[in-house]
Amino acid sequence: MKAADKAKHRTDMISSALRSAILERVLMPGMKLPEDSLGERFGVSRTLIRQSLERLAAEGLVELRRNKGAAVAKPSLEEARDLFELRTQIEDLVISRVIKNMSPEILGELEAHLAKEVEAENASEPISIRLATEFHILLARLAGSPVLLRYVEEIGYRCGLTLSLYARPHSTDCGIQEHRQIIEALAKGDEDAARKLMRHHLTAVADRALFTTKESGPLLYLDALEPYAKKVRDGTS
Amino acid sequence: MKAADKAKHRTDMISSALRSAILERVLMPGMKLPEDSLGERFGVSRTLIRQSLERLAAEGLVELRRNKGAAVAKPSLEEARDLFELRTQIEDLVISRVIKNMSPEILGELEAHLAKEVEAENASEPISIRLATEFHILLARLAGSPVLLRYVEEIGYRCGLTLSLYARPHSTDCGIQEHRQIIEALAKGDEDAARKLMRHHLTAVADRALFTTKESGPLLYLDALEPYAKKVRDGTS
DNA sequence: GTATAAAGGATTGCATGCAATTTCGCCACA
DNA sequence: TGTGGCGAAATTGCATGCAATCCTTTATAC
Repeated sequence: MKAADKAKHRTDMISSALRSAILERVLMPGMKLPEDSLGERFGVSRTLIRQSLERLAAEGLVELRRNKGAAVAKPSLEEARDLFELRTQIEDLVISRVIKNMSPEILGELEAHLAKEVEAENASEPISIRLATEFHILLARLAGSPVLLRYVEEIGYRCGLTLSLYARPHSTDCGIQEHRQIIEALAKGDEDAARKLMRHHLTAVADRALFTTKESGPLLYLDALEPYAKKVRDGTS
Repeated sequence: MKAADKAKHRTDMISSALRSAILERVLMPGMKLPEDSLGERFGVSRTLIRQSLERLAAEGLVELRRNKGAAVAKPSLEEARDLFELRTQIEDLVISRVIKNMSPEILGELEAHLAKEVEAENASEPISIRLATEFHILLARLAGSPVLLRYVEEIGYRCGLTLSLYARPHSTDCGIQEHRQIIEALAKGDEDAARKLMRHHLTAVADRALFTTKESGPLLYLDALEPYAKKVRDGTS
């Protein structure tokens, strides 16, 4: 047994790398993802790429059309609305569970995350987007249900993808402010306030995003993937 | 382009066959699912079996331990409780969406399904279990959200699997009765009643199931799979 | 000049082969 | 009888090859 017996395997690393690349808008919706090119970049055979793509397809980040290959998913406005609506309802469940579990440690975790968000406020946009998504995922983890966590992750990722299609570059500070208010309500144990704030937060995000119809031509090349692939090739998780 | 250009492909057929076999208790929790035995039975190579198993693993019906192969998932009591609790909350969302969409056609579909359940009341147990699950899935479809539908399907299947672990042979009539009451409340447009009935229905199912600790030795053989495999080999969907 | 058709190249679908890992049976030994 | 370890068989992890499908480009007819 090797030191630290690496828990994840190559398929996981590749899926994660691709997921990050999608969420950080390096791979834009509609881009084709040919197995060969990806395999070459990641230094593995098509087999593993295929597995990864199928996994991402199951999460809704990639579309897999038969005999026609994979492409970054390009959700329609209708799908996007469905997604955001469901998101508000699901995260409503998260809030009411988290509030039942509140404890000093949990509060600490939430505040630590908020601090990271504040710190990165002026960092690059992809990073602040990622941190904003991870705030919701952290909440879901604290809700204590593995299945619920998976759903929140999936919906969160897909919403992130959607935003890269429809949203204009977003200003993060309002988001951070809203996160802070939610944490405060949770700390006070005020469930109604927390739920209302979360609903408001999410509909705000959706509204900011979903009413700009931004049509984008389908970009095509993968060179920007290089840094993500390198990490996987080198095992530098 | 062939006549009727079959919409599903072999991987889908195999996953469906395995899923049915699991839900109909032909493959019991804990049973090993070796790739080449399955491949032989279904008349395909390990590649497709692998894909199918991974898909089922993503749904939580199969556990996939590294270098150790696949087995029908065997949820712990704790996971089971989590699942059932989430189920009641998610299906609560379903009800409030369906009631907003109610129309004569929808009512018709629900009643048609109920009729099927009544008709099969004395049929074999696997069939009545399947129909009971499909009632919930039908409701989810009528809710109009593809993502929500997927989640209800997944949770429903996993609950079905759980029941085959922990529940004693169940009497179906009470379930049918409860389904009927839910439909009536929906027909009347009484959202509160419908939600309350659904919550009651689901907690009843969970309670009937989750407090008998039935330990089962891990059964091992796949011969009972034969009819499912034959359908796939023959293309008889 | 447009439209249709055919050929060639690119890409996926699936099976198979080989190496690595695990599992199981067997035997030695306490 | 029970336990530890060793080797063979079974099983998975991954790469590669071939056939089938799709896409593009070129050529030909109208």
